[in-house]
Amino acid sequence: MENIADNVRAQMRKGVLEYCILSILNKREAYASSLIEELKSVGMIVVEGTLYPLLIRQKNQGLLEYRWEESTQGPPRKYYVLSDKGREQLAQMDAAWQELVDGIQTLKQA
Amino acid sequence: MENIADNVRAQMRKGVLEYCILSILNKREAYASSLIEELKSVGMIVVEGTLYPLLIRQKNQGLLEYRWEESTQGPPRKYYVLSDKGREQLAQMDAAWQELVDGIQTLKQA
DNA sequence: TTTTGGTACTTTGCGATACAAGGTATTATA
DNA sequence: TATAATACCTTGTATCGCAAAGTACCAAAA
Repeated sequence: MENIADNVRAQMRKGVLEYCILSILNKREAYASSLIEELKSVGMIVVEGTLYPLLIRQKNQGLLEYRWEESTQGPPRKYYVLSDKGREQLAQMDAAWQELVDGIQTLKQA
Repeated sequence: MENIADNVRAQMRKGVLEYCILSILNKREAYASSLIEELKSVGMIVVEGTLYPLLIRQKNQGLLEYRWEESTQGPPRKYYVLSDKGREQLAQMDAAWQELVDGIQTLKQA
């Protein structure tokens, strides 16, 4: 679907955070607070008011699924996992991200 | 100013397009249509309704200046050039962009 | 058993931005 | 004097990031 790929590329600029979420969840399942921690560890500041709606959007798009899990440290946690559709989306975003990085590098040369 | 640097990093996600504009203008002066052409040539789709307000914002922030120049092909063109402040901003954005690229690479490993 | 503190999820309201669509103005050409 | 091409600008809409406030659960201290 060229249309979707084009759209992914067009959305990549504003979608970097979405891309990060999918990338993390591609490695392991995670809940919101742990996602915030991991993002912070690589220098990306994200707050709850940003992340929760984002996760809900991605879940509604069918990119993510979740399950509840008890915690010994407090209330239950909502663990998110990547769906098949999410993995497809991530593959497209990987390509789009690389094109963005390459594109900017090209811009800065010439 | 750590605060500014932090802010630049925080804004980088949404500011990729701004970064591209400054990067192009760091090489040579340009007017809106030529910026759109160059961005398109590296795979970034931008439309007038996005670019014109953006240029006005950057000019109002003191990052850009412009001058009018006659064209043999139509109406006069508004050529934008980077200001000293714009070059400083670009240097910060270069650093922030590199951190973003590195950060995402780190996310995808581990 | 009630209170306190920590953890986690959710919602609301605001400001900013990208974009589609429409508008204005200048110049050259038919 | 139309028409086409080029170029700049504005308006309205949808979306997004974020600050702030709210809800809920759990464990340990009072």
